[in-house]
Amino acid sequence: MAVSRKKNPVVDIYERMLLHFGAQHWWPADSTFEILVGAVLTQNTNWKNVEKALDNLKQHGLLSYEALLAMDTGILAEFIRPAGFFKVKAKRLKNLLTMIEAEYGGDLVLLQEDDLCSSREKLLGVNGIGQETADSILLYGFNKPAFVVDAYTHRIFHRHGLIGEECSYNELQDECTANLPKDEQLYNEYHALIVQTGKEFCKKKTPLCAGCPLKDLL
DNA sequence: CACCAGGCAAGTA
DNA sequence: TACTTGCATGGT
Repeated sequence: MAVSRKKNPVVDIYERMLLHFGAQHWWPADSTFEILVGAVLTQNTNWKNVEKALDNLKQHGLLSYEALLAMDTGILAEFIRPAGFFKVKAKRLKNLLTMIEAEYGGDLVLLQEDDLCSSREKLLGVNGIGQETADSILLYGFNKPAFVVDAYTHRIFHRHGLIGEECSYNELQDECTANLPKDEQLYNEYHALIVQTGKEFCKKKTPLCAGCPLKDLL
């Protein structure tokens, strides 16, 4: 057709980020279980601090379902101290393990093989697992097409006029998935690239985005 | 020194 | 329902 059609902005953002940064290949982890633990530990926390906590557990041979389930919550808190919020996070990890124990007989694979809706509901039922953490586990831990939305996604989309300030998690998630093919690998790269872009170009106090791959999006 | 990081839940009104 | 606060370390 003769009309020049604007590119879908949700797709456009992805292409620009990918061109600028390249594939991120998330989630950095040696096992599915490590991703579950990391997803809780990274709540409101810089990833570098999470790595220290994970290394603590690894070096003592304690980064396993059985070891953490058997460990006293107070002791666990000390191992994960570098990740911050260590007392609540120790409890949240315990809550997650307890749910897997009660609902799936301690078999992580059964949770993973449950359908997306059911496993998401089970995760959200755990005290300490919110939507972002649940979707991170589903997407990066279980390789399911659960689109992860975070504060950077909201900030970037809002600054480019794609959503309102008050746009909820679900609304933003729908806005993204409605404009993208339902592809787990695409969702994986999309969120990882958003985080990378946000860290470098979309801090709270940096409205000016010199060099940002999205700067002339409008 | 202040501010923020790959959030969530509980309390308040 | 819509804010506000607690959780807490470590990097910049």
